[in-house]
Amino acid sequence: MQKQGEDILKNSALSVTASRKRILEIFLAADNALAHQDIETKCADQYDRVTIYRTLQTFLEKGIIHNIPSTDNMVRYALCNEACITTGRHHDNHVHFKCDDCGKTVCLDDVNIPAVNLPKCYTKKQINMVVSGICKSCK
Amino acid sequence: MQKQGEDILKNSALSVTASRKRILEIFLAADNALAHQDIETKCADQYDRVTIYRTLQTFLEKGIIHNIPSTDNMVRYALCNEACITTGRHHDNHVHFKCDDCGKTVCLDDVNIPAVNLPKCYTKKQINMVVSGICKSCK
DNA sequence: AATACTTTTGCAACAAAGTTGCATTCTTAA
DNA sequence: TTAAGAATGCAACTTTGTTGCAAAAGTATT
Repeated sequence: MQKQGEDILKNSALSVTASRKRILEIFLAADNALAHQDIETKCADQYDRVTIYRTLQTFLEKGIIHNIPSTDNMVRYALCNEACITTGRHHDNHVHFKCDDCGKTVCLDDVNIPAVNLPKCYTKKQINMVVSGICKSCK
Repeated sequence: MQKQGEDILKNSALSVTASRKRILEIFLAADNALAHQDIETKCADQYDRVTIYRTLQTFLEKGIIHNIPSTDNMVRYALCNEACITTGRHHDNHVHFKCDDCGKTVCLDDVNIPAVNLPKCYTKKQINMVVSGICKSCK
């Protein structure tokens, strides 16, 4: 696990630091998307709040994580899959699911976002789809 | 316009107050979705920040407006269409578009969210789809 | 139109979230 | 090992969002 985090950092040409490794570990261990706050509660005693902000920003820019929109002012982050990270190109076309009950947000890696046609005056670059409802653990 | 705002309030069984009318007017005049901040800059001199928060919350609960998720920590709000407001039932199945250039978010009322199949262990209640790219005014 | 009742508003005080500059510390590459 | 560059922690600050309560405004009734 530790090793895996280092590899990700090296592949993205980032220097390997304790906080980055730790935050990656947290993501690798998580089975759902994490908000800044979630990460902070897991390691604010070890690393400064500001460092966490900057680390998430860096990971986003390098395409190590992607963010998931929400209506609750809690943008969440999840690891991109292997292919994204290694190729550096995003094919982040999976659907996200947020459970109304437990509040967890997960990537449905196997569910692709269906095609949608916009009026041709719009140029689409990216699509985000978030389904909410009840997840399998909560039903 | 003023009249229209009053009607909306009455239909939703809300008391008619100056701030609510004003905020509705702002929405009626807007051609794009508005963040709390947008509304605040338009009328913070007239109404308290707290009132704006509470008014948006009330409008949401009554189904007068709906919120649009985002990855930038700026949840935006837009008027629901006539049918939503009068029937009280939401059929908010349209796609939203956010322009990467001008930053504006709009409802594409004519574009429906396409169907998506989830593994059957998930129960879906609501779907949000936000497409980003370049809007017609910016291309 | 005046009253009594209820709802909404504004204020104050606070809590949480996010940002910036700068000095110190850690990484990296030679 | 060391010099250069990058990342971190700290402090101070701004912005965003929340809560309780007294004052004001709206509503319904007579």
